[in-house]
Amino acid sequence: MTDDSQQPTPSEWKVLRAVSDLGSCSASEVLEQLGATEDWSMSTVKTLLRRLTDKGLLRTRRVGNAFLYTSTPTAGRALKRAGERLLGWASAGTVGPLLQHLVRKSDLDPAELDALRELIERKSQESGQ
Amino acid sequence: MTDDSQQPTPSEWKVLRAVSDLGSCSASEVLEQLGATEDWSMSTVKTLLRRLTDKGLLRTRRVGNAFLYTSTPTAGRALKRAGERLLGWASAGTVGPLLQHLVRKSDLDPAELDALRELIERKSQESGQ
DNA sequence: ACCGATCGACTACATCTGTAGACGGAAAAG
DNA sequence: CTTTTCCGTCTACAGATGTAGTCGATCGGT
Repeated sequence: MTDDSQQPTPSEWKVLRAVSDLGSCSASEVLEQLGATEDWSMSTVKTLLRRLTDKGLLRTRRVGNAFLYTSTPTAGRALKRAGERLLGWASAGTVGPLLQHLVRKSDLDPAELDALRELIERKSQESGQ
Repeated sequence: MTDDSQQPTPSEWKVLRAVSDLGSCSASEVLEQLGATEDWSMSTVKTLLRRLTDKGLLRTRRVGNAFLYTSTPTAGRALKRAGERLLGWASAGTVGPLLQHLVRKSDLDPAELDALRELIERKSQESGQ
């Protein structure tokens, strides 16, 4: 049973994603980045950043009196585990439709579409003989 | 902004999935079904069933003094929304890998694999011109 | 008609989550 | 060197979640 104690909460995911997108950033940059979608106070963002750091999903580097936040490899793994968990919630027969829905909703570039198609073909091969 | 107020919590998902798998079942059947994975008391299961019913994800039918629970169409939609939410958490460039991971982890039957492949090909077509 | 086995309703409560104010120290500005 | 401005830390607290006990109604058996 994969340790779930460090799974981000929904709010934390938003912050984590912002940090991942920004690369290496300060708390205020995160707030600004999220400003478009969320209406959070600086305090809120800071709390979430701290909780994410406690969970080991973000790493901090001191620069002057401020921090720069970066996402850790653990964060990537957490996303995959969240995905696996989602699959676990799908009842028999709904996994396929769920995946189709996800593919439809996400806009992948041609290369990614190709990679996915190949993966599926490989899978068909295996199961098909 | 899709109304999240009826999104199941992780524990609720497990119960919801059990009900969906069983089709139409009593609380004790759910407990039994989950017994393999979870170690919950009957009370816990009942509480979760009630909360799911309150959220409109389960419907009840009285039979004698007991209830039979069935999942509603809303439950299916909730799964899709949970999936969309997951996509939203993926930072730039990680959506493709995430989807690959999901496809790898789920074991789909040939028909489902085919449906997925076709969908992807169709998508490639669109974006490719 | 009575008794035990069940069942759902109500209640409980510790913990986690969402959201943020207050505060003291350090950096930057003047 | 002082004032202003940021920043991280600590504290707070209402609401959601995980987990379960108790109790009165009911069903099934005798």
